[in-house]
Amino acid sequence: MRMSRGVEWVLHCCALLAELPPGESLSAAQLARFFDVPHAYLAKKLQALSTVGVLRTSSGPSGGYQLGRDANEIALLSIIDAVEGVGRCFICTELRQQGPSAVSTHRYTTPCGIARSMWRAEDAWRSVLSKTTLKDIVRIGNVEVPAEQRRRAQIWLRSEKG
Amino acid sequence: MRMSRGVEWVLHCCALLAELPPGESLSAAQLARFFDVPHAYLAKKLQALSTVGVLRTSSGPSGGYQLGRDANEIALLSIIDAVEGVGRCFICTELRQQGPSAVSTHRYTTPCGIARSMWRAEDAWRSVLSKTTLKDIVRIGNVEVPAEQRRRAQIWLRSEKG
DNA sequence: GAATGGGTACTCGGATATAACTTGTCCGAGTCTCTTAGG
DNA sequence: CCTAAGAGACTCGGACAAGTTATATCCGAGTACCCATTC
Repeated sequence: MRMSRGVEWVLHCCALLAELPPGESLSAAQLARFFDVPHAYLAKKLQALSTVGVLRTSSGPSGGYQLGRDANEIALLSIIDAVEGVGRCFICTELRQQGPSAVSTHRYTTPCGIARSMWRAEDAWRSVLSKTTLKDIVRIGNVEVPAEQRRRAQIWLRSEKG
Repeated sequence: MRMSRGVEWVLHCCALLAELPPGESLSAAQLARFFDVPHAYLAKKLQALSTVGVLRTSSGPSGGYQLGRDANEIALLSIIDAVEGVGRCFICTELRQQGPSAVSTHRYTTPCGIARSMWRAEDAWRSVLSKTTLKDIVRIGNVEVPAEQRRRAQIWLRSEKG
């Protein structure tokens, strides 16, 4: 169970977009250059985010991506669900209904106990991610990211806009 | 992020082994027949469990798998880690150290804030799974599994031993 | 000088190849059991 | 009748293919901007 690499990319992209002045946007190509990742594949992932409204797109020159709503309204879970799909990690194929001991289907009212246990763990995971927002990420960054890096990022953004 | 199908298989296998009379064992082939899954592939997964001590193997005729320790000492997390690998789901490639804003490596003391947020969610997931044991699964089964199915399973076990 | 029309260049979005991993299969080494021969 | 040796068959364990998903890429549709032309 490894998470897609694209998840890391879009999380960083969203964090960067969250620090952008209101109204400004960055194109997929610019984001790809900033993080040094293949831009076409990154665009495919960002596209998924715009579909669900986490990001908002604008076409044409000086277009690009910006946050679809306030940073404190965007939970990490929304981003991950958009990129990875909303399905559960653990899939129950009703194994208990196969083999020599199975009885008729309608006898199984509650979901499989194993599946419920696994899903309870997933719920805990999703709960944490739903409570963590982009705003939290930015707040952490404001404290921990080296000032030098923040300054360089600002310079880079200026040069892109120039 | 989808979990391997083999996880479901081995969880059901462990649950079945947990209800076996002490000292008895079931071979991979028998378990595969019981759940109607490819036995060679199942054996590959069970093998991983015996490596870490969750299961104990015995060779030769009337050999097979049995629990390596008491059912209440086997957490679901142990099983999943053995089958899926112990690595984290979210992998941080230190994206912040790439691109035009990166500064020298030694300036990054704490792990990336995004990674820490993701790992906090994983920890919640692992916490639930580490607190759920095979004994809990058996307990749930004793209440919820139809009596008819339990009876059939007993009959099947007898016929296999015969 | 202002407005308008068109061209251009940039954007996103979806369809298309490649790589990695999960899934599935096979065969070989080892071991317990059963049989059988001998004492 | 008991013991022991050997053959046999069953077990697990690791090496070997096929299908599916993630990764990476390309090209087309659409849009805003810029410039030239016209009024």
